[in-house]
Order: sequence, then structure tokens, then C-alpha cells
Amino acid sequence: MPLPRDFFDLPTPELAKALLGRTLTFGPCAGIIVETEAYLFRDDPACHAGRGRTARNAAMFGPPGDVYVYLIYGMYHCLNIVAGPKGEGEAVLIRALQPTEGIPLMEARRKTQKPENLCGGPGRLTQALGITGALNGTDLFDRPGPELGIGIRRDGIDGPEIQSSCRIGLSGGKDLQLRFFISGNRFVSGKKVGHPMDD
DNA sequence: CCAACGATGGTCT
DNA sequence: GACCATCGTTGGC
Repeated sequence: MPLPRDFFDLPTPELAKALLGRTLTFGPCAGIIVETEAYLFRDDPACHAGRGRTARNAAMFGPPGDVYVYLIYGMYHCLNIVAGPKGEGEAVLIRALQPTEGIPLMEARRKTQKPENLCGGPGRLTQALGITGALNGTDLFDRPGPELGIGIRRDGIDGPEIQSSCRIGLSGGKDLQLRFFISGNRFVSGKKVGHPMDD
């Protein structure tokens, strides 16, 4: 079952937690979301939308459930789900998946067979699923076909135990506890930072 | 195991 | 020209 449109109306940090344990699909590949980060419009120096709308971040100002994809370090794409009230410019970064479907294709794209390295990181999971900037500004609901396009299903891990920590790879906003992940899941990235506080 | 570093290109000042 | 919401490799322990 795809998640309903109003599922994405939760406050952004709540949505970041609610997405954990759900299944992200793209084409023949799928995985369970095990790690996310929230980016807020207010008082968040790391948020791309924080200093106004530009060509790059325009998709962040769309309605919740839209997709925001950007290129980082000239070679990797990062996948976000737009959140918050429309126009606020908030989003949830998808940081890691537990691969469940289309694993041979992921292995070919990632050039590795090590399960933790297929989707364990924001750049890795987009590479494994074949997600590029072409998806920027699309949404999770209007699909070209039943098994095409990007979507999020309800099935996966029920009632996961969630932990939080500071976010990864930032210069500003390090004090905010806006990274969320499923406790003990081996596919979570950045285990160095995994010193969390409970939720 | 882990720290350091370079690749690589779009975006913004 | 500086800055990245990253990752793979390298070289040390």
C-alpha cells in the first residue's frame, strides 16, 4: 500500500521518524528506510532553503511529498522528501536503506556485493536505485505507471525502535538532534556518530 | 580499525 | 574562488 498524501503533513522531524521502517521503491529496486535527517526552515544553518529560494532549492518550496534531489561534491545525488507546510522549505533527507528488492541490479550499479555498502549513505542509495536529478521536483503520487517512478509503501519494519543523534557531514547546525535511525540496524550509515540519545 | 585526502562539478558570493 | 547534507582509496597502526 502506498502511503496516503496526508501522511506527509506531519511536522518535519515527526515525518523523519515516521518514514523509518517504510519501504522506498524506484523501478525494480526497493529498500526499507532505516536512517533519515530533518532540515528545518527556521534556525537551521544547514538547511538549503534557509537563505531564500534559488534555482537549486526551488523544489524544497513545493508541497509535502514532493521530491528534492541535488548534486553534492560534483558526483553524488541526495534524495529528500519535501515536508512541512507548503512553502516553508523543509525536507527529510533519506540517508540509508535496508535493501529488499532488485539487489543484483544494486550490486551492479554500486560495483560491490557488500550488503552494507549498497544503500548505506545518501550518495550510495541514489546510485544503487538509479536516482538522479531528473526526479527533482516530481512527487511520490502521480506515477507514470504502477511499478514506475518513485514511491513509499507502508510495509517494512513495524514499530521500529528509533534513536536520534546530531546530523552528519555538516559545518553548521551540529548541535541539533535531527538525525534519526533504527536502533541496531546494520544498514545504518555513519556508525561513528551513532552515539545517540533516546527518543 | 581509523584518519587523512583527493575526486569532481554545480552553486553562490 | 570557496564551499559543499559524500565516498573510495591509501597508509598507518
